[in-house]
Amino acid sequence: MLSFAEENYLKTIYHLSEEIDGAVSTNAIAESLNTKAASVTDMIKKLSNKGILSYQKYRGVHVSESGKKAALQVIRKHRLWETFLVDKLKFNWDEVHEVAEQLEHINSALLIKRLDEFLAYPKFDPHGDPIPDENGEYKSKPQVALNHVKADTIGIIVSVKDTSNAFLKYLDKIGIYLGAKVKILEKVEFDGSLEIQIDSKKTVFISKEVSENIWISE
Amino acid sequence: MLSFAEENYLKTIYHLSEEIDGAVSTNAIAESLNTKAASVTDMIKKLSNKGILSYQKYRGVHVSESGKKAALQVIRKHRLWETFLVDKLKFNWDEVHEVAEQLEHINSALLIKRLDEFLAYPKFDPHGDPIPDENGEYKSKPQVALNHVKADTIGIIVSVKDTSNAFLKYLDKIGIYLGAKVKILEKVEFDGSLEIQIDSKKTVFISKEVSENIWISE
DNA sequence: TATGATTTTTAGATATATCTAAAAATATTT
DNA sequence: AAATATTTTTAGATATATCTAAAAATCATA
Repeated sequence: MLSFAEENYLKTIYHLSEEIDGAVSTNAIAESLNTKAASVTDMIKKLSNKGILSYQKYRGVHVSESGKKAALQVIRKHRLWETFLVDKLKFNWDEVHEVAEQLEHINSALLIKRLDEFLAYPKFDPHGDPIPDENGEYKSKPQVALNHVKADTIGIIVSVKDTSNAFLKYLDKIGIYLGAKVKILEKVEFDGSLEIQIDSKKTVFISKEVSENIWISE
Repeated sequence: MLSFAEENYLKTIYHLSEEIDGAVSTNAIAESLNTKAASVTDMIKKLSNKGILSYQKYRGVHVSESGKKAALQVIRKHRLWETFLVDKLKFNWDEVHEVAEQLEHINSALLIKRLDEFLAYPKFDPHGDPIPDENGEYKSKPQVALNHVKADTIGIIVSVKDTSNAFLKYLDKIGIYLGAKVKILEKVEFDGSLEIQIDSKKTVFISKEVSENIWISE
């Protein structure tokens, strides 16, 4: 049984480990969780004593097999709750994150089983991310970031990597949403900014930073 | 902002204060929460410093006006979640309590507003207890315990006071559920036990202890 | 009403999760 | 490779929520 805090560390470390190949560093974890490196070291020791992480002093951590399983269950809960909030309670996608961060720690196998059933076994959450099943299995949509595709590419927005409120509000404002059809009209070479067309209608300019966070399926 | 532990103490103390007229004693709280008197004293001090309780050493506590308001909001959340679990997720009424104990501490005004809306503004939870509104207002069904009515009385079961799993399972087993129609067939004077008929069909015997926990609306 | 029983509080510990400041190890640069 | 910079860990504090054991206050009753 993991505590609230342990689950949060595990989930964050798991996400970080997906993004890089080697070990996850203490500082990266601290930054992700808005905490201090010393606190991270303490928690890392705890989780590695529980067999959730493998850890070598000064060398960062890897998530163990049992850790991955546990992390995927927390992610499963998070994404099922986000789906519930958007599909059933009519939340906007920029309103779900904080609430799901709390709900993901509710401990009841029956609750999650019934919630999954109630939602008709969704495979992707409102941000387009896959929902792992009870065994931690999931399939991803093949995705690519907007900054990695060339002009004239057409695709559907399937995922948004930055889920901060500020970013999601910005996307709402310029008319970008999950499932929208986008076409790259022009790619400005020197700064990587893009002119894109949404749903064959509206045309907007986005910076390279923004384009890195919008992923499409071609 | 109250912590998880503070909310649990407040809710318990509020419920105890409803049952008696005077101050709520340290020991009663400790027993209710399965904790020690020393721990209760510590928490009582904290809550009275926050203006949630009024407290005189060795004299027990009273819940302040702001405490009542806060307690009713926790109770509102608990009962809305129980309603959700039974109505939407098909939980049995003996399965909801532990999960609702966790869910009641989720902090999001929007979530509760939308959940209330989603459930079509229920006025009573699956155990027949009233659900306070955003202002803490509620109306009770006029209720009486089965041991206080005389033979031949007919009523609808509106509330069950003991919500332990063991008790609810027992009720399920003998065919008693919320909303069932009951008729008192016979009242045994010397031990207070009852013979009752459920839904004009099944006849069962219940002890006085059990009858004290089953409340009907005539 | 005094004395013993019970309840409540205090004092001091423990466990979790955090922090700051200093020390140790590793990485980078000249 | 030595000096410097950065990262990570350790040592020691703090805050919350709990506990046990002993002291203090209140209650019950002979």
